[in-house]
Amino acid sequence: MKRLIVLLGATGVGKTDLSIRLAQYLQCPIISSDSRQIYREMTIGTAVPVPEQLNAVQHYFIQSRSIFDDYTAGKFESDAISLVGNLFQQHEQLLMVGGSGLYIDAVCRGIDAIPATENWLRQNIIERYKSEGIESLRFELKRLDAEIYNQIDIKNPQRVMRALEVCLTSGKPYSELKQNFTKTRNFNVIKIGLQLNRKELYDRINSRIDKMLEQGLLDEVKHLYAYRNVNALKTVGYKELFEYLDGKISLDEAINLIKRNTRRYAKRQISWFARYDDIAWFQPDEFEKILEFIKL
RNA sequence: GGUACCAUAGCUCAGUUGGUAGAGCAAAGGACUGAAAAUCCUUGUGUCCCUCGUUCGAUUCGUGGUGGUACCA
Repeated sequence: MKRLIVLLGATGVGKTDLSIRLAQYLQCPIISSDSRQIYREMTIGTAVPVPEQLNAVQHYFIQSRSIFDDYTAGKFESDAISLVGNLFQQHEQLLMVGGSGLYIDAVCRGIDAIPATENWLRQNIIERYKSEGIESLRFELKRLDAEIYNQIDIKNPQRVMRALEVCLTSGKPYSELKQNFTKTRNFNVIKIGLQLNRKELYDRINSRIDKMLEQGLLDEVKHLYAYRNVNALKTVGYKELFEYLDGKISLDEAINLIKRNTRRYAKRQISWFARYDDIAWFQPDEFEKILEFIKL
């Protein structure tokens, strides 16, 4: 059976550098599973692979979409599965690299087929949330689908709004559609996780952000300022600098917030990956050990 | 040098009419099925600066130190 090798880990741990070496060894392209590097308008702040790396190995889903596309995990699943199907015609194994847990899940086990929702409906629900508050949305959700109401995190407005949105567009209870069903893929998945001790990871994150600023992150953000409300720009490194451009915080404050929020993001990724028992963990400098593992 | 005020959690501070203390931020842990770099949840014992005294009992009151801030010289 064909193999999809998935390289994952927290932001800044060193996935990109290692992925190039691995892809060259395996002589295969790289499929990105990063929910932000997929947007072409963002470069510095998302730490996209540098041009030499992109030239050295064929990459997919790197800056291939626009921030105006309303991209989602569901679209990523279908895009990635069809791409992987094509690529496996020429390759025995493929390398997927990225830190977006939900995107990785979408490819490895799939997410349930749920009808696409209308944008106006979501906007409508958001408006209701703002004017009527969460309690009103909860009440309606409980009436439409008591089962999902008991399942989801009712304290999380985004979850409540999503559940309501699905019930209203599909005309069915969300709980009927959300089966948590693991799809069988026609390829094997091998997960390789990269980890570093917390101190070292945080040091790397902090210095990477200093580098981004030297490379001109602020200019990149200035060019995107007009589009700050699009979902893709609700991103660490961008949202803080928008606040600075608004004059709400100083540049130093913005930089410190970017560092703090990136550390928190890394922690959330660590939590997400920790619940899986099918990840083989390595240090980012253990290239040889990873090769040994892959050969098995 | 004098006077006044301050000294409590990693930081900023609140508080105890004397019965050993609590917020915000930071931090840590967690959840997660189409916004996911998003969104949400949980977690607060620290010589209450030191000394001596008063007291059954002092972080709280008093004396004396030490450090800081302000004003006056």
